[in-house]
Amino acid sequence: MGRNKLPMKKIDNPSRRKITYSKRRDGIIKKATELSVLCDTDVGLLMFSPNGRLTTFASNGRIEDVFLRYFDQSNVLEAGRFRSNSMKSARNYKRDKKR
Amino acid sequence: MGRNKLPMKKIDNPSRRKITYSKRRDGIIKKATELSVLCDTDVGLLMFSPNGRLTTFASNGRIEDVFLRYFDQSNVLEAGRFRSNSMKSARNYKRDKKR
DNA sequence: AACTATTTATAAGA
DNA sequence: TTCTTATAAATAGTT
Repeated sequence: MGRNKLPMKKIDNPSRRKITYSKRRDGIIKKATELSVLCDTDVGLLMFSPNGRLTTFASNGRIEDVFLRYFDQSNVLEAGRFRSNSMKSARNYKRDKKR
Repeated sequence: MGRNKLPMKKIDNPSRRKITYSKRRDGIIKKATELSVLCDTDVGLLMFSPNGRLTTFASNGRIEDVFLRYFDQSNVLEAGRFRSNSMKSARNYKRDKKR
């Protein structure tokens, strides 16, 4: 897009990578907003910058609300507890994480 | 975009609304994929169709993994339990939900 | 499910 | 970093 096509691989130059991240982060938030308005739907979006900074978007306020609908629909949430393997693993996430 | 500008409000015609949802859902997934590749970042995306059908995207496999990073960074996850008000409310979500 | 006229997003440059 | 602009990409209406 723009003046040139970008090869679809990691942008090597860190400065250019951050600039592209900022532009595209804003672009995708705009797209998410439009999708939710035009189609009257819930949309949730989570992005971590090259520096590890988190940006969230939720069409209806809090990203947690979108999570709740996810947990509900995927039957992860049951009888007031998180039972899936992935959620069980959350208990050890801080201990195990490498970042 | 396309042949006309769409007014930025809910598309009244249900058939057109679903068509637009499908097209833009695919478009935003492409954007999310590109963002994650170009900038080497984690991206998670959740969308509910006008019919309530869920679509998820996660750049690194499972959407739950993106959640875990979210919980970690926002200090929601602590000592093996979900402690925020929003997560406490999950316990009553099925009972309370209106949909 | 494809096409295509247009609008929109954005890569470089200023 | 904010603005510009040439160009690539997304998509609304059509077929």
